[in-house]
Amino acid sequence: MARKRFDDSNCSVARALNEVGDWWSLLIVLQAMYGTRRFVDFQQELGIARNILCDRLTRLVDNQVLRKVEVGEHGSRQEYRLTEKGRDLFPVVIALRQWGDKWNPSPEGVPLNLRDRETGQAIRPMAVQTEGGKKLTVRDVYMPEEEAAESSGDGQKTG
Amino acid sequence: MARKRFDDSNCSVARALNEVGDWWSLLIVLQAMYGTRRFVDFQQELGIARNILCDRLTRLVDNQVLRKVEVGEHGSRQEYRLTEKGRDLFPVVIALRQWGDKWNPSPEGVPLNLRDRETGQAIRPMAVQTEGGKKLTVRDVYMPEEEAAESSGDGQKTG
DNA sequence: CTATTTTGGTTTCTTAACGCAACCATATTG
DNA sequence: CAATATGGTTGCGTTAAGAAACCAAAATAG
Repeated sequence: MARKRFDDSNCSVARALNEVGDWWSLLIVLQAMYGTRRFVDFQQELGIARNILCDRLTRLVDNQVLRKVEVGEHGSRQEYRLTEKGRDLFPVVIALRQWGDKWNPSPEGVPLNLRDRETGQAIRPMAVQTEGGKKLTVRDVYMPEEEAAESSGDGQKTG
Repeated sequence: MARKRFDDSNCSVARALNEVGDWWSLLIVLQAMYGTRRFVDFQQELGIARNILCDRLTRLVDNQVLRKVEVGEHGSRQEYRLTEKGRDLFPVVIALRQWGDKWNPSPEGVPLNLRDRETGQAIRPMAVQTEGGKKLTVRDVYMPEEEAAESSGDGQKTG
């Protein structure tokens, strides 16, 4: 049956992974953030099979992460652009990038360094913080008990 | 051939996805952050098939996201605990959680609210910021050209 | 000490997803 | 009209996921 789904899970991480948790979706979103918009460009830059790309783009559009825009005179060309929901994955992608750079350094030793277009400043490491700005690790947080109990296990036991 | 790998990609997002980019790994890490340590507990709380769980745990241990700890008298019991590398996925998980809560609200309307154990404060939304603290969107950043060109497309063309 | 349960797996089998390559239709270019 | 670019779809073989059964060692119950 492959691929369990978690649409009804009370865990938002599980629900998020439903939409961008497969091998390709997040890379497509990343590529879109780099500016790629065309089917063929995604295909060539990612080296993804066309049918898979087609499937993922459709799904991302269905999930409103991307939107399909007709361009050109007679609508024969489309572009896939990030929606606000898609652009909102920026912190996820950056967090993942920083984790990758820290723990699996590039074999070429040159991590991609994004910078603020305006000031040229580098990006600060992503951190989990309280409202007050205090940095938190996993061990610093707790979860109300009754919520913890059904965090991500309910989707399975009831289905 | 299924599942392309990106070990040699110069894109750290792609490399990160190699380790935690499948359907289960990040959920396992999440569950570990909730305090789960035992094989059977992971299995029951996630509803994952045992062979898949076994495979993922092994892989996460291989990738040093988890470490396997012998507990009990005669070493018949193991625990899987997060390493520092694993705990360092906290920002990724939180970013994903916040995205899920924002764009795919819980069907039960009760997003899990993590709080600082010490102060009781809620977690601030994750944001990409410059060193100076300025919040950045996708559109605010740029990437040096020569780096962008080979961001995530090289792993395929050469392999 | 034996029977049962817990724990941490492995094996088998079916089904779904992936990847490749070929094919296709429309629109542009020459 | 031929060639090419674009955005797909179709077929087919391979691989990975999922369910359930099986297994062995250790803990627990009686």
